[in-house]
Amino acid sequence: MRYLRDDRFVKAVGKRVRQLRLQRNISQAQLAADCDIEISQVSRIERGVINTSLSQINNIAKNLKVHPKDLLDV
Amino acid sequence: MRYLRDDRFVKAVGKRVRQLRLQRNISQAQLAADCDIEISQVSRIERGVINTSLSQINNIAKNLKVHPKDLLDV
DNA sequence: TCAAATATAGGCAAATTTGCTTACAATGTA
DNA sequence: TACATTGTAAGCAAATTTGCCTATATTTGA
Repeated sequence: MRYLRDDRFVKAVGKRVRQLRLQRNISQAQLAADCDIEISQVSRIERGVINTSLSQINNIAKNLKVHPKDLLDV
Repeated sequence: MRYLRDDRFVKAVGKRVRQLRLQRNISQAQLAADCDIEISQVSRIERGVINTSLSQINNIAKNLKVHPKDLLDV
Protein backbone atom coordinates (compact mmCIF):
# COMPACT_ATOMS: atom_id res chain seq x y z
CA MET A 1 0.00 0.00 0.00
CA ARG A 2 1.24 3.42 -0.86
CA TYR A 3 0.51 5.87 1.88
CA LEU A 4 1.18 9.48 1.09
CA ARG A 5 3.14 11.47 3.62
CA ASP A 6 4.52 14.77 2.51
CA ASP A 7 7.28 15.29 5.03
CA ARG A 8 7.98 18.84 4.03
CA PHE A 9 4.39 19.88 4.39
CA VAL A 10 3.71 17.99 7.58
CA LYS A 11 6.79 19.47 9.22
CA ALA A 12 5.87 22.95 8.05
CA VAL A 13 2.41 22.69 9.57
CA GLY A 14 3.92 21.40 12.79
CA LYS A 15 6.25 24.36 12.90
CA ARG A 16 3.30 26.66 12.38
CA VAL A 17 1.39 25.08 15.24
CA ARG A 18 4.36 25.50 17.53
CA GLN A 19 4.80 29.08 16.45
CA LEU A 20 1.22 29.97 17.23
CA ARG A 21 1.28 28.07 20.52
CA LEU A 22 4.39 29.91 21.67
CA GLN A 23 2.91 33.22 20.59
CA ARG A 24 0.15 32.48 23.04
CA ASN A 25 2.63 31.42 25.71
CA ILE A 26 1.10 28.07 26.44
CA SER A 27 2.79 24.73 26.94
CA GLN A 28 2.14 21.58 24.95
CA ALA A 29 0.44 20.23 28.04
CA GLN A 30 -1.89 23.21 28.17
CA LEU A 31 -2.76 22.96 24.49
CA ALA A 32 -3.28 19.24 24.81
CA ALA A 33 -5.63 19.76 27.71
CA ASP A 34 -7.56 22.43 25.83
CA CYS A 35 -7.89 20.16 22.81
CA ASP A 36 -8.55 17.10 24.90
CA ILE A 37 -5.77 15.16 23.25
CA GLU A 38 -2.53 13.65 24.49
CA ILE A 39 0.61 15.68 25.08
CA SER A 40 2.55 13.13 23.10
CA GLN A 41 0.19 13.78 20.23
CA VAL A 42 0.83 17.51 20.31
CA SER A 43 4.53 16.75 20.36
CA ARG A 44 4.22 14.41 17.38
CA ILE A 45 2.24 16.96 15.42
CA GLU A 46 4.62 19.82 16.15
CA ARG A 47 7.64 17.74 15.23
CA GLY A 48 5.94 16.61 12.06
CA VAL A 49 6.27 12.94 12.73
CA ILE A 50 2.64 12.28 11.97
CA ASN A 51 0.34 13.22 9.17
CA THR A 52 -2.59 14.28 11.23
CA SER A 53 -6.20 14.63 10.25
CA LEU A 54 -8.47 17.47 9.25
CA SER A 55 -10.40 17.23 12.48
CA GLN A 56 -7.28 17.48 14.59
CA ILE A 57 -6.24 20.56 12.66
CA ASN A 58 -9.64 22.08 13.24
CA ASN A 59 -9.52 21.16 16.90
CA ILE A 60 -6.10 22.68 17.43
CA ALA A 61 -6.97 25.78 15.45
CA LYS A 62 -10.04 26.31 17.54
CA ASN A 63 -8.01 26.17 20.73
CA LEU A 64 -5.30 28.40 19.35
CA LYS A 65 -8.09 30.77 18.39
CA VAL A 66 -7.20 30.94 14.73
CA HIS A 67 -8.99 29.85 11.60
CA PRO A 68 -8.01 26.33 10.56
CA LYS A 69 -6.62 27.62 7.32
CA ASP A 70 -4.12 29.68 9.30
CA LEU A 71 -2.44 26.46 10.36
CA LEU A 72 -1.88 25.64 6.70
CA ASP A 73 -0.47 29.04 5.94
CA VAL A 74 3.02 27.70 5.36
CA MET B 1 -10.24 4.89 22.11
CA ARG B 2 -11.68 8.22 21.32
CA TYR B 3 -11.01 9.25 17.76
CA LEU B 4 -11.93 12.77 16.84
CA ARG B 5 -13.97 13.27 13.72
CA ASP B 6 -15.57 16.62 13.24
CA ASP B 7 -18.31 15.77 10.81
CA ARG B 8 -19.29 19.34 10.12
CA PHE B 9 -15.77 20.34 9.28
CA VAL B 10 -14.91 17.26 7.27
CA LYS B 11 -18.04 17.63 5.18
CA ALA B 12 -17.39 21.33 4.64
CA VAL B 13 -13.90 20.64 3.35
CA GLY B 14 -15.27 17.93 1.08
CA LYS B 15 -17.78 20.37 -0.32
CA ARG B 16 -15.01 22.86 -0.95
CA VAL B 17 -12.95 20.27 -2.81
CA ARG B 18 -15.90 19.42 -5.00
CA GLN B 19 -16.60 23.07 -5.64
CA LEU B 20 -13.07 23.74 -6.80
CA ARG B 21 -12.94 20.56 -8.87
CA LEU B 22 -16.16 21.47 -10.68
CA GLN B 23 -14.94 25.00 -11.24
CA ARG B 24 -12.09 23.41 -13.15
CA ASN B 25 -14.46 21.09 -14.99
CA ILE B 26 -12.70 17.90 -14.14
CA SER B 27 -14.14 14.57 -13.06
CA GLN B 28 -13.34 12.72 -9.88
CA ALA B 29 -11.49 10.23 -12.08
CA GLN B 30 -9.36 12.98 -13.54
CA LEU B 31 -8.53 14.48 -10.17
CA ALA B 32 -7.76 11.05 -8.78
CA ALA B 33 -5.39 10.38 -11.66
CA ASP B 34 -3.68 13.72 -11.21
CA CYS B 35 -3.26 13.09 -7.50
CA ASP B 36 -2.35 9.46 -7.99
CA ILE B 37 -5.01 8.30 -5.60
CA GLU B 38 -8.12 6.18 -5.98
CA ILE B 39 -11.39 7.52 -7.36
CA SER B 40 -13.17 6.03 -4.40
CA GLN B 41 -10.90 8.04 -2.18
CA VAL B 42 -11.81 11.28 -3.92
CA SER B 43 -15.44 10.33 -3.55
CA ARG B 44 -15.02 9.63 0.15
CA ILE B 45 -13.25 12.91 0.72
CA GLU B 46 -15.83 14.97 -1.19
CA ARG B 47 -18.70 13.32 0.63
CA GLY B 48 -16.94 13.86 3.93
CA VAL B 49 -17.04 10.26 5.00
CA ILE B 50 -13.36 10.26 5.91
CA ASN B 51 -11.20 12.52 7.95
CA THR B 52 -8.32 12.74 5.59
CA SER B 53 -4.73 13.73 6.25
CA LEU B 54 -2.69 16.87 5.83
CA SER B 55 -0.71 15.32 3.01
CA GLN B 56 -3.81 14.36 1.06
CA ILE B 57 -5.08 17.93 1.41
CA ASN B 58 -1.78 19.23 0.16
CA ASN B 59 -1.77 16.76 -2.69
CA ILE B 60 -5.28 17.64 -3.80
CA ALA B 61 -4.65 21.36 -3.44
CA LYS B 62 -1.59 21.09 -5.62
CA ASN B 63 -3.56 19.39 -8.35
CA LEU B 64 -6.45 21.81 -8.08
CA LYS B 65 -3.83 24.54 -8.34
CA VAL B 66 -4.78 26.29 -5.14
CA HIS B 67 -2.98 26.84 -1.89
CA PRO B 68 -3.73 24.11 0.65
CA LYS B 69 -5.26 26.63 2.98
CA ASP B 70 -7.86 27.41 0.32
CA LEU B 71 -9.29 23.94 0.86
CA LEU B 72 -9.86 24.82 4.50
CA ASP B 73 -11.49 28.10 3.66
CA VAL B 74 -14.89 26.95 4.85
C1' DT C 1 23.77 23.10 41.44
C1' DC C 2 19.33 21.18 42.22
C1' DA C 3 14.57 20.67 41.38
C1' DA C 4 10.59 21.49 38.72
C1' DA C 5 8.62 22.17 34.40
C1' DT C 6 8.57 21.15 29.71
C1' DA C 7 9.43 18.47 25.68
C1' DT C 8 10.81 14.14 23.33
C1' DA C 9 10.65 9.17 22.62
C1' DG C 10 8.86 4.65 22.24
C1' DG C 11 5.70 0.57 22.76
C1' DC C 12 1.10 -1.40 22.53
C1' DA C 13 -3.76 -1.97 21.28
C1' DA C 14 -7.74 -0.09 19.08
C1' DA C 15 -9.59 2.78 15.48
C1' DT C 16 -9.29 4.82 11.15
C1' DT C 17 -7.50 5.66 6.53
C1' DT C 18 -6.12 4.07 2.10
C1' DG C 19 -5.44 1.26 -2.02
C1' DC C 20 -7.56 -2.15 -4.51
C1' DT C 21 -11.50 -4.29 -6.31
C1' DT C 22 -16.23 -5.14 -7.76
C1' DA C 23 -20.91 -3.77 -8.15
C1' DC C 24 -24.47 -0.57 -8.74
C1' DA C 25 -26.84 3.99 -9.17
C1' DA C 26 -27.33 8.31 -11.53
C1' DT C 27 -26.65 11.33 -15.27
C1' DG C 28 -26.19 12.74 -19.78
C1' DT C 29 -26.08 11.94 -24.87
C1' DA C 30 -26.87 9.98 -29.37
C1' DT D 1 -34.23 3.42 -25.60
C1' DA D 2 -29.47 2.12 -25.38
C1' DC D 3 -24.90 3.43 -24.23
C1' DA D 4 -21.14 5.71 -22.07
C1' DT D 5 -19.64 8.60 -18.45
C1' DT D 6 -19.65 9.79 -13.84
C1' DG D 7 -20.34 9.13 -9.10
C1' DT D 8 -21.56 6.17 -4.99
C1' DA D 9 -21.08 2.08 -2.11
C1' DA D 10 -18.96 -1.57 0.31
C1' DG D 11 -15.53 -5.16 1.74
C1' DC D 12 -10.78 -6.54 2.66
C1' DA D 13 -5.91 -6.17 3.97
C1' DA D 14 -2.08 -3.24 5.01
C1' DA D 15 -0.48 1.05 6.91
C1' DT D 16 -0.98 4.80 9.84
C1' DT D 17 -2.91 7.51 13.60
C1' DT D 18 -4.27 7.98 18.30
C1' DG D 19 -4.84 7.32 23.26
C1' DC D 20 -2.61 5.58 27.05
C1' DC D 21 1.47 4.77 29.46
C1' DT D 22 6.24 5.00 31.02
C1' DA D 23 10.78 6.70 30.66
C1' DT D 24 14.22 9.96 29.41
C1' DA D 25 16.06 14.29 27.81
C1' DT D 26 16.04 19.25 27.80
C1' DT D 27 15.08 23.68 29.58
C1' DT D 28 13.98 26.97 33.16
C1' DG D 29 14.15 29.10 37.60
C1' DA D 30 15.40 29.51 42.45
